[in-house]
Amino acid sequence: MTNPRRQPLGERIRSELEGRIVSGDWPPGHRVPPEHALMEQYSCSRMTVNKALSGMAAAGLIVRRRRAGSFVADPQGERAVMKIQDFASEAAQRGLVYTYDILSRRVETPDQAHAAALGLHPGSSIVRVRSLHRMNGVPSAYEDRIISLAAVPAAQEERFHDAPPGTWLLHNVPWTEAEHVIRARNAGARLAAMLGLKPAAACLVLERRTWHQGALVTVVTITYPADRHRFTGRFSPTSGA
Amino acid sequence: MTNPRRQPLGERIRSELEGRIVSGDWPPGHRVPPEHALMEQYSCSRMTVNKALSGMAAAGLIVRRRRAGSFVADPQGERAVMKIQDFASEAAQRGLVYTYDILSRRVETPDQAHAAALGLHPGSSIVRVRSLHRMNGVPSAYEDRIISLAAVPAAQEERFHDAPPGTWLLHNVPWTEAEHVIRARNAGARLAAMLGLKPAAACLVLERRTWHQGALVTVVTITYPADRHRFTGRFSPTSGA
DNA sequence: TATTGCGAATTGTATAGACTATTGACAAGC
DNA sequence: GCTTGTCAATAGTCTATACAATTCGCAATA
Repeated sequence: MTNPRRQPLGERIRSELEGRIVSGDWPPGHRVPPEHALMEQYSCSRMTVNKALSGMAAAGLIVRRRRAGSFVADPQGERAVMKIQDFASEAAQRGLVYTYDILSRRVETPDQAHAAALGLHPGSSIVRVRSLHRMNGVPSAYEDRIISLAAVPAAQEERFHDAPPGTWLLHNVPWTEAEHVIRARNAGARLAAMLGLKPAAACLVLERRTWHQGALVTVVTITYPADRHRFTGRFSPTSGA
Repeated sequence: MTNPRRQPLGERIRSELEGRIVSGDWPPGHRVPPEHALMEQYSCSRMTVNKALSGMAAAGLIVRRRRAGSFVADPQGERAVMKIQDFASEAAQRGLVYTYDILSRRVETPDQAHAAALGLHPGSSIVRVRSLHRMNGVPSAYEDRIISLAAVPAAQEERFHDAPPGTWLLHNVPWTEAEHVIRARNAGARLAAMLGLKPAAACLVLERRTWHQGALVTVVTITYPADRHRFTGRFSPTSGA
């Protein structure tokens, strides 16, 4: 089989498997077909399949166990700075009661300048949602998010009564790339009041943009009181991080 | 050659090469022997060498170029949050003039409580260095660092006249693991004065601990004015980050 | 019932070889 | 000096096969 292989077969296998994982088609714990099955499916040698799967294991996407098979890995990890965060699961880990309020929700069409800044097509619509997250009733973060309706049509009708926007997106929309910026700022009067802070208290701000195959999905700014949040990470020179 | 291989040969190759890189024996840009040379050196097949080198390339430790060879990668990268940062190289990238002042330097022996908190053996000594970093003359960060003399004996005599502590460590001491915490705080009066800020201005704080094979090397707290610094990162679910 | 032992499924590692793709270096020619 | 073409070094990918290591699940046994 001498394919006109513009993309190497191994990479194709890997990207197809990764697609099922990042799309949620194969949830954490789902079993990946064993090597010999993929061998037949792609009519290639075992080494080729093995290299693809080994790479995914090294990247932490799957876990492989002899005799048992390969399984989609749990996405949770210690490198919290780099992970998409979810308030509900974070609260569960820390034994807190999580609640949230949707402060506002509007469908808007940004003007040209804003659309360009966001990387949206001119005239495309977004949903803008502002919300307040609480742990044990105490305000712990203010979130200002826009969601591209072009990328996420379902957001048109969603009112976020059952899950906050971040969680809803995480469970309903796949993403392939993200970028974040962490910075600090002083709280303004309104923000301070909302979060129960003294005016000018320091806040940690996380801005994150998420794409799915090149198309912007969401842009979010989350503001945390400095005394109630921190980002931690652990890494080594060989981990690729 | 049926070795009594408790460690697979491929892993041995990789860890030996990584050792030379993280130890600084092979600096960035240094050429790694070509595959056929490693093949002979370890008397193994090319696939084995190739898998080791490919893995290192995927992890970003080396860069491979056809016909040219494999080279130790520059440690700098876009995923700035996760990288060990170096003021001098950051300034060079941004076209700024970097200077620094050593504010104080002392050899101390932390009391038991502090030593335990740092993960040091009781009674072991450290060097504590406070410094101020400037870009184009403007204070851009305050650094408070301790260096374990057990892990870095050379720090006993070093006065950091030629390079600031972070840069000096980066070039003289290998590390294998690091942990960081990013948080925000309001500047106190003294810090505000030092950085040329209004009192209570928000600051971004990076705390980083670095180890070499389990032994603590250094602990550093760097405080940045909120208006002069941010951490950025870009990642995807498949990158292992 | 509980334990032990064994076979088979699955991944881990390695060999030896083949062909392809890229590109640095040098030589030939303008 | 400058450009162009060729060669060869080097990495990229893949095949086909082999044996090792781990461990799940079942059967035999106490």
